Amino acid sequence: MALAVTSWRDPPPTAGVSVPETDLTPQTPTDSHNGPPPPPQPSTTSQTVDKNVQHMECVVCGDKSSGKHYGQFTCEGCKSFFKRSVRRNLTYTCRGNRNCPVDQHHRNQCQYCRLKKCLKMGMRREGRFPAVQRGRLPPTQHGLPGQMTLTNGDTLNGHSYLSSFISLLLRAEPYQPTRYAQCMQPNNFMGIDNICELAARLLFSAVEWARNIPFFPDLQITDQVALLRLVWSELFVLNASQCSMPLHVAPLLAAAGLHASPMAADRVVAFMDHIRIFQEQVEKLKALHVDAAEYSCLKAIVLFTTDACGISDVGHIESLQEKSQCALEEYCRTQYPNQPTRFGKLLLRLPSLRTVSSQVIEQLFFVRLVGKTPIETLIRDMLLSGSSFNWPYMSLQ
Amino acid sequence: MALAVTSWRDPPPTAGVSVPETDLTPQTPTDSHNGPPPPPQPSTTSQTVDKNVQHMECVVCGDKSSGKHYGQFTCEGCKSFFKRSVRRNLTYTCRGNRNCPVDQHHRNQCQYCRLKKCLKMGMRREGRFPAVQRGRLPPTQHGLPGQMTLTNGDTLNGHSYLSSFISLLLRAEPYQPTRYAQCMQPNNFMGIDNICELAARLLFSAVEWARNIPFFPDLQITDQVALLRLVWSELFVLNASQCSMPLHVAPLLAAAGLHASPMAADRVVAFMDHIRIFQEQVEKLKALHVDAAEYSCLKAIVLFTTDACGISDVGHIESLQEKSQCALEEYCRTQYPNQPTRFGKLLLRLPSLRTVSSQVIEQLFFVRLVGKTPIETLIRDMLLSGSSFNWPYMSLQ
DNA sequence: CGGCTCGGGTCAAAGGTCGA
DNA sequence: ATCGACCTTTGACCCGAGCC
Repeated sequence: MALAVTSWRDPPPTAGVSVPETDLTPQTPTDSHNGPPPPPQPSTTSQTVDKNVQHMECVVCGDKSSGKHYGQFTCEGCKSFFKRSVRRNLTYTCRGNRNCPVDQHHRNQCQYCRLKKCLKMGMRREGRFPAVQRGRLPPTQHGLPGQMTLTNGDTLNGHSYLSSFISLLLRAEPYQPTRYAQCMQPNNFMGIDNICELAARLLFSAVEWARNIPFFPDLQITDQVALLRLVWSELFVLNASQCSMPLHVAPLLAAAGLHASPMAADRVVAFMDHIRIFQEQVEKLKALHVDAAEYSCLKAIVLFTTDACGISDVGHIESLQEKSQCALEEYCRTQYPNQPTRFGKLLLRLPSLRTVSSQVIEQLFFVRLVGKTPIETLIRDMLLSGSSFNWPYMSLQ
Repeated sequence: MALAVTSWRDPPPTAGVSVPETDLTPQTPTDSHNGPPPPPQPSTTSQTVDKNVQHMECVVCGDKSSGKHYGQFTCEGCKSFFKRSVRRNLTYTCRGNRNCPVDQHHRNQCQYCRLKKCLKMGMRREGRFPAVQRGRLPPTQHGLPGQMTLTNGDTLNGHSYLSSFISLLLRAEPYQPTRYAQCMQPNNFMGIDNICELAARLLFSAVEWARNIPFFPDLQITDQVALLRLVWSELFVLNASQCSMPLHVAPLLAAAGLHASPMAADRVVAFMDHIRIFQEQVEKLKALHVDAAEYSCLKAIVLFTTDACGISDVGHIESLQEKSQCALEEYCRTQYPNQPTRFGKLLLRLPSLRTVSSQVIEQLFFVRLVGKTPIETLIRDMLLSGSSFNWPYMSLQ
């Protein structure tokens, strides 16, 4: 498996251009193609037959529609495509002029244009039942053309600024780290090599993430290095927790010890103590059920610290941290309304994060991989060389 | 259209574990999930009378309730979910630790925990329309045992409760530490001896404060010692900042060095670095203009940490920290309404606090006073002897 | 007759799965 | 890895029995 940085993100690593949601005015299905009047009402029993037949075509690609999805009549394919895109905040790029044809046979040619058309035709993530739940209304009277009443919640559709900040943070996440943990869930043990490889991935993905979130790449490169040098271990713990990294003492001890001569007893004890601290922090994070958006915000808060020395513009970093914590606060308030202390609890995990010694992490997970090369050097190299970075002394398959 | 009930799948393919119905004692709706205060609770004027106005939120997930279903006020979703689960005798499994959050936005994350909470909150299948069918029911309380616990609206008058907690924290401050700083404000320099004496006072006052705040004295003495041993230096920095302790390099270096032979050059450099970190932290706190109530809350949050090892009741300490951060949040929100990020900013000072090395503080301020006696020993003695504590090797005035 | 409550049913549209 | 045919679950809304 290529840790060698092939494609971590879904779309090609070219500069992603997000599809502009705002300036797309939803069109009614009718004016888009050529369909007859919209009301798909199965209103009265009789002549519904032929009415039903139309509008059973996807407003995006013209394929057979399986019903309404995300606000419009679409086929299963466009429904799933839209779901994936929206759920994972995917961004696509168009290799052409952003006017690729989107129909049943060409819909997979260009994701960018497909998503653009989905939005243009009025597909919306919204909550459930965006419209008035018609289809049930009419039994008594269908006096008015039912299609107009459906746009109730559309006006406030736009995300708030903060949640779009979170989207950008999430989008920068390399691919689901969760995946890795699950594969060894059944058997809770994992080989040393696998553990170290996972660790390498986590470290690398932390740096890659930083390189892809908003604002961080705009910092001076010296500041970027300074920040990551200081906080890499905290990001590592957060990532380890998020992906449920297995943290069993035995293999970890082996990983730390095998490279050298047998460890002294007191050194083993000290290591076990540090491993315990690591485990504790991970457990506490898990107990909070931190979700992906929250992890991203926490990482941003951790990253934009002003504790690093030699930062050129402290005020700017401060404002970035403030923005991050503000986004997290809004997110917690809206997504976990029943947990008013959640935001505070999340922030209060951060002081403890620093109790996990970075030297110990280095010794545990990285000595086997990179020998004496200091992590700081690795991080600098990753930042400077970007995705062309190669691990020294080893190749991960 | 038939529902096409073909194969019913239990959520994950793992072996289903049925939710233990028996050992779940119904809880009252209010103490459902999170600790201290039910947040904005639109609890109307009357408290116990409960009327109909309140309880319009689902006791399971907090969503809008559509009335009573299966014995409790629930939303349509939880009603249907419970109905399906019970009707078909479905069993679920939890992928986590069976403590997943169940609220409006996450109720579909884990069926096991949702059903568990339904049962815990007192939903029962027995339903059967006529059961008692109250609603108009005569004031004579129906003798049905077990399900009558639903009424109470608010357990405690949430509003003044938190602020009175802050009052108690403030009242525990031994004496205004501010006073000491002011007297040397005009001349910004302070003698070494005075600095060390001030430091001793700060340490002593931190312990005294802890001994006088709510809940801390009720902890086991071993826990008290463990907590203070871990956090004394953080409390010290907070106190130092609050009283504007002078932190000029020259006298501090002198204080640290005079006791022994001339320091090596590199040791001096290292010390100056630590002093700089100390100064920076104090400056950042000052820049926030933290007020006395906020300092007290921050200290309580710092004190009630679960990072200390060997704590006998971690959950209790956690709840105390939660209460403290909750109080701080309410205070910030009401006292600084135009600084919505203030609460977060205050909490985010805490991780940095740990960057101030306690060894350095010890060396800087206490070596002259107590020689080799470890601070931890001092703290233990202070806690045990209370106000009759005497400083070794010296007397303060 | 009216109102109400609360079980029960319905089904559009969300979600997930997994071979291609 | 993404796609999409096919499946299950969800929950807003409806009905109606049984009560005031």
